[in-house]
Amino acid sequence: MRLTSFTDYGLRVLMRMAGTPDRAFTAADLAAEFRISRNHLAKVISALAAAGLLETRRGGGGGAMLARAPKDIRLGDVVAVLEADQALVECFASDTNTCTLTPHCRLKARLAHAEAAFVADLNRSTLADCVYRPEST
Amino acid sequence: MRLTSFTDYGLRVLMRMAGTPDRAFTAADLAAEFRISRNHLAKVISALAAAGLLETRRGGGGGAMLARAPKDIRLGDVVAVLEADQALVECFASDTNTCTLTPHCRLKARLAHAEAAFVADLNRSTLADCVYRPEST
DNA sequence: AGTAATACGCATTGTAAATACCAAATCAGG
DNA sequence: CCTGATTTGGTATTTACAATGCGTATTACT
Repeated sequence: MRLTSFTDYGLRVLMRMAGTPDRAFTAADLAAEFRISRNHLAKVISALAAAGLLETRRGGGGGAMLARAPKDIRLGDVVAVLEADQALVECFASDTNTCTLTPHCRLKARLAHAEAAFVADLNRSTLADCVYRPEST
Repeated sequence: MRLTSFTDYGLRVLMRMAGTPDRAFTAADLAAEFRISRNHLAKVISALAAAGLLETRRGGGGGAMLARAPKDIRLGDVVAVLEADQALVECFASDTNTCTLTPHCRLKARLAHAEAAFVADLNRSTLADCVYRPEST
């Protein structure tokens, strides 16, 4: 069971931003701090902004910051958004599914239920529970 | 959020075997029926046997069959075994982890809890709930 | 013996994530 | 109204690893 690094990075971004609210973070800033690819991180930030979790501002002095208070951002929702295009198993992607059991399969619904349980369990926490406080401040 | 096809195939094998107990299935039989790779499936069967879920017998007339009654095989346990080497996120694989937040991260424990919730939810069902009945018998 | 099957290691392939690159759009500040 | 900094979006490339293939050894039934 795996989440993509895309999702992983998204969570790191949110936790870090919650640690220093009111600061606008550029993609370059965060990429340097996390020591990961700047370009890839830029896309993660785009996705978070598209989901309404971040507000971004372009141009000089621009950057991104949280669009809502950390306590109003539920972790499960974040994961669900960032993993939206990931099929848990092959048959969840109906267009490329080749499983011969599909017509009579009684497992699929149970897997979907478990996936929902995963998200629901995460939703018991909000970003406020996972604030990352930078080293020295 | 994704499970490997390795796990997917493992579940298919178990469901199919539960549909026709007392029959020994060879890897070739199942691969043909599912229209998937015979070699890959053989490894899945090995893993299931190593986990004590299947009994295998070599030689002519050999094959594999369930080691326990379907109602005594919990789905969450199966998934947990087959996904054992899959790290949910990078920091779960401590030897290759490069996340700079790790020392003060308050997210990891929550992710682990959610993963356990996923397995626990699946464990509400057993293989007996997911028997696959072949087309015409 | 001969045959049918698993078991296992290693090589190869294929695919998708991760990353890099580039051009365009946008904005702050002088 | 420039100019430099930044996001945005698209495409291309790289890379990692799951998936597959294959050969050999091993085991066991007939």
